[in-house]
Parts: sequence; C-alpha cells; structure tokens
Amino acid sequence: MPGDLSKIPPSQTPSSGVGFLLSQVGAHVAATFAERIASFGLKPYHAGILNVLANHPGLTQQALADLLGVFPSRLVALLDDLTKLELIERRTSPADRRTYSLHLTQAGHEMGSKIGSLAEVMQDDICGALNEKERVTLAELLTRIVAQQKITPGVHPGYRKLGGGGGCGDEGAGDGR
Amino acid sequence: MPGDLSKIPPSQTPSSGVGFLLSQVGAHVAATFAERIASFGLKPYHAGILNVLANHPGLTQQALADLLGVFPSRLVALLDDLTKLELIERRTSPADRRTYSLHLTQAGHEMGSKIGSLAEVMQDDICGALNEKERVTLAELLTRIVAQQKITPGVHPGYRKLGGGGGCGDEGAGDGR
DNA sequence: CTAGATAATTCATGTCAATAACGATTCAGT
DNA sequence: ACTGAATCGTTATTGACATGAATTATCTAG
Repeated sequence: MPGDLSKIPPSQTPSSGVGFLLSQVGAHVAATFAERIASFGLKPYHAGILNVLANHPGLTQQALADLLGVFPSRLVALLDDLTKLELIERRTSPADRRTYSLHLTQAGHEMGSKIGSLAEVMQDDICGALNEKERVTLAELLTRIVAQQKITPGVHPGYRKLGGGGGCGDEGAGDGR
Repeated sequence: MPGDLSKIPPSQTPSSGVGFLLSQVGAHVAATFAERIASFGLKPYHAGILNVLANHPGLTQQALADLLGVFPSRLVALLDDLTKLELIERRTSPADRRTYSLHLTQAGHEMGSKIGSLAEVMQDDICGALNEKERVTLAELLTRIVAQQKITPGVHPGYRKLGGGGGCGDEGAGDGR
C-alpha cells in the first residue's frame, strides 16, 4: 500500500488511456491475488502451475515450461516447492526415464478448490462497482482482446520477465501532452 | 514470446474469470509497453517518473517516492539514470538545501511526447478487436473499478513489489473447478 | 546553541530471473 | 549393436532489483 497521497491532485489524468487503465487494474488485481494467496503459503506462479496441472495432468516439466513460458531451470525450484508441500508429485515415466510426469496429489486438488473459491471472492470484490450485466460486458471485451492479441488463453503472460518493473509506465495516462 | 504451444488445447478456460482476464491482459499490455519503450533506452518506471514529473514539476524526491510508493533509496538510482540521460534535472532548492526540486529538461519533455505517441499507437493496437463505442465502454468500466478500488488514479500500482512474479496466478481461470 | 527530525544517499542483505554447463538417458544412422 | 547428437532434469553462476539500516547534511524547536 503506498502511503496516502490523496493530497496531491491526480492532475488531468484521464479516462482516456485504455492501455494504462488495463495495465493499472491488472497490476492491482495481481497484487491483491498475490497478497491473499500468500495465506496459503503460495505465490501466484504456484497457483498458476496447480491450475495448469489440473487441466493437463501428466505433463512433463519441459512441456509445462514451454506452456508457461518459463525457463525449465526456473521451474525446478517451483516444482520443488510444490512437492515439498505435497501438492504435486513427480512420477517417473516408464516409457522415457529422462522425464517426470507431473500430477496433483489429493491435497493439490483441494488447494485448487480453495484457490477457486478465493478467485470468486476476489471477482466480486473487484467488480463491486459493476452490475451483473456490466461484468459480462467487461468479460466479453477482455476475452476479445485476448483472442485478437494472440495471448494463450489459460496462461498468464507474467511468467516471462516484465521488462523491469511490471509495466509501471504511463501508457497514455498523463496529460502527457 | 513463449514457444508456440497451440498444440495443447486451452482446456475449458472460461470467459468467466474477470479477475484473471484483467490480470492477464494487464500483464500483456505492460510487457508490450516495456518492450517498445526499451527502444528509447528506458524502462517502464522511467516513463512513469517522467509522466508524474510532467504533471507535478518541482516535486521533491520524498514526495515523488510517496506518490509512486517506492522506497526513496530505490528512487535515487532511477533518477540517476534519467539525469544521466539529461531528461530531468535536480535543482537545488534555495529554501531547503536538503532537498532537490525535480524538473524535466527540454529533452525530457520531448521524450514525454514520444512516449505519448507510443501510447496512442499501443492503444489502437490493443483495442484492434474493439470498435469505438466498445473502447469507450471498456474505459468507463475500468475507470469505475479504479475509483472503487481506491487506486491512485494516475499512478501504476506496479512500483511496489508484485508479490513474487507479477501475478501469474490463475484467478478464476482454469476449470479449476 | 544544542537536540531531534528530515532529505538524499550509501551500503549490506536477500530474493529471484536468466544463462551456461553438466550428467543421465534416449534416439538416429550406420 | 554402437557411436554421436539431441533431450530432460538439474546445478551453479551471474546480474538485477527490492528492502531496510546506517550515514551525512540540513533544518526546526526550545
């Protein structure tokens, strides 16, 4: 939480700047999610992995790394975390003994449920200013952007490095000029 | 760009999950912005600082740090970068010689213009799937969320650490359940 | 004039992403 | 079969960055 700075007027910053608004709200949502999921002892990418594994059980580490867009070497530590928490397990593949096939444990599935509930609560929280019809509209517009921008639908782009700060720029924000 | 993984079906991932969609699209926008602004030799937070300084000239480093929600110690290096590029200058305040008052140089204002143009191009790019009326709707819905969530309007929440990865979770995304 | 607060800065620490290198295993071509 | 290239998971190294304590200079109050 940035200290209260309401004393400084927000200048002319606009309702224009859809780009900035998207980035701004997206970062806020991500931060809120990170904060809340921390109470489960997890970080956001852990949740992302659990989600992918729920949809694609038996994935190999390489395949998972490709899907998420992370380096396999980075994935190792992440999967170690989840294994230590007994949320996933690495099963040795009889066919190819170089690879593991990744699966959620029972506890992993339960954690998935908890995260799902959390997401629902968050959604109501975020959309508090919107009525039901508006939520549907928002979801539809965003879905269309995802499709047109060729973002992999179920996967969060944030796994790849964010260029150095998380997009704190001012895309179309300020009076700029 | 994560390798092409279109082979793996996106599972049932939903048009539901506004939270995830927001985070997803926001991260995508931020990443794109970071990528493009890198051609100016800047990172996103540099752009954010230039923007704030354009709207609030003469700010002190403390005030700027409070406004952005960064540690003053971190701001030092960031302002050093911008000073080295001659985009801003630290003027000594005659009233209080402990403080600097921060100002954009001529080059700084010009850079601001360039970033503004870039933001416009990006906006058209992102909203390619939307018509004019829909863009306005999207902007309005997002603006309402910003207001209700008590986000400081002109300021990007991403300056504060992102909990550990940029919000890569699966907020309401997967079939989860 | 002294004591405490404040501004900018430096430094030390911890976390984490990106890259290269390594051992084990599998596969292709002969 | 056998050899060499490719693949998988892992480890180690490097570099960037957030965080917080300590430092120096200046201001304000009594």
